[in-house]
Amino acid sequence: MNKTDTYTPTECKKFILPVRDVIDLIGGKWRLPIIIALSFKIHRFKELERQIEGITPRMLSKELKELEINGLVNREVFNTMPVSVQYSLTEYGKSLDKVIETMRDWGLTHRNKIISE
Amino acid sequence: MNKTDTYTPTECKKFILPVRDVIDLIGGKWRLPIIIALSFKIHRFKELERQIEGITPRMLSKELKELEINGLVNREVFNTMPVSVQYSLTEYGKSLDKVIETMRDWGLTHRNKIISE
DNA sequence: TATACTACTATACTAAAGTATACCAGTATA
DNA sequence: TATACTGGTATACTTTAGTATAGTAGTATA
Repeated sequence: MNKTDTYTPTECKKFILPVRDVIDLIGGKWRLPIIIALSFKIHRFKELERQIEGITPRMLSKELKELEINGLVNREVFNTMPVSVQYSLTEYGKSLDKVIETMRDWGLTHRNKIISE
Repeated sequence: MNKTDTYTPTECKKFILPVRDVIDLIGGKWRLPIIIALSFKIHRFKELERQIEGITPRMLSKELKELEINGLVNREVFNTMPVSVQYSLTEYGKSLDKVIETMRDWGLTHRNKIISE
């Protein structure tokens, strides 16, 4: 926060909102595994279900929908037999990579710090 | 993720761990408000309680403890009457600033994108 | 003597997140 | 005919996160 800003609870909340947005988008147990899997390659529903160990179809479906609504994931249905549905990261979704990378860098340092203590 | 890495569920989990660490550290309803308040200035317990609207002493105490355990926050007790306890960000805690700033930048863009649609 | 201040803690509760299990339609294969 | 594949959904449950309310010790003030 710019230290010259007025420091009221309201200003604080306003400052925090966009940060909270990111946490809400990639937080939760399954969001990161889904985003990372899709950053590697396009996946079908069942592929994701197999790739992400422990996820139930209910959670996978729920989280994919949320990510689609927020414009991070693209869903495409193909008229094959049986039907196939492809999920991919949008360009916008890919733009999260640099945020995740920044978090990861700090997190790795944190892990090393905790271990070395 | 480096696209040349082997792409197994195990590798994915390993990749995600440090990112998850950061989310766990600053996630939850009250962590960011506390960290932001302390990034602005040193606070006493009651000051934080007043500054962060809606927080209960139980949550404040719980979250401060967690942040202290993780080395982000420093706790100092002073033998005044009545006793006063000062909470401040450690240098390490301050190093989170750049991560939060990166998240905030992306989040602001996200907000503008969502609004403009 | 009663009240207020500090920095909390204890107990019991509600709300949100995630899990388990079973099931659906439509088609292909054994 | 029975089973398996696809991409899901429905219902009920457990677990975790957060809330509400009251209370603590020790001192100072009215």
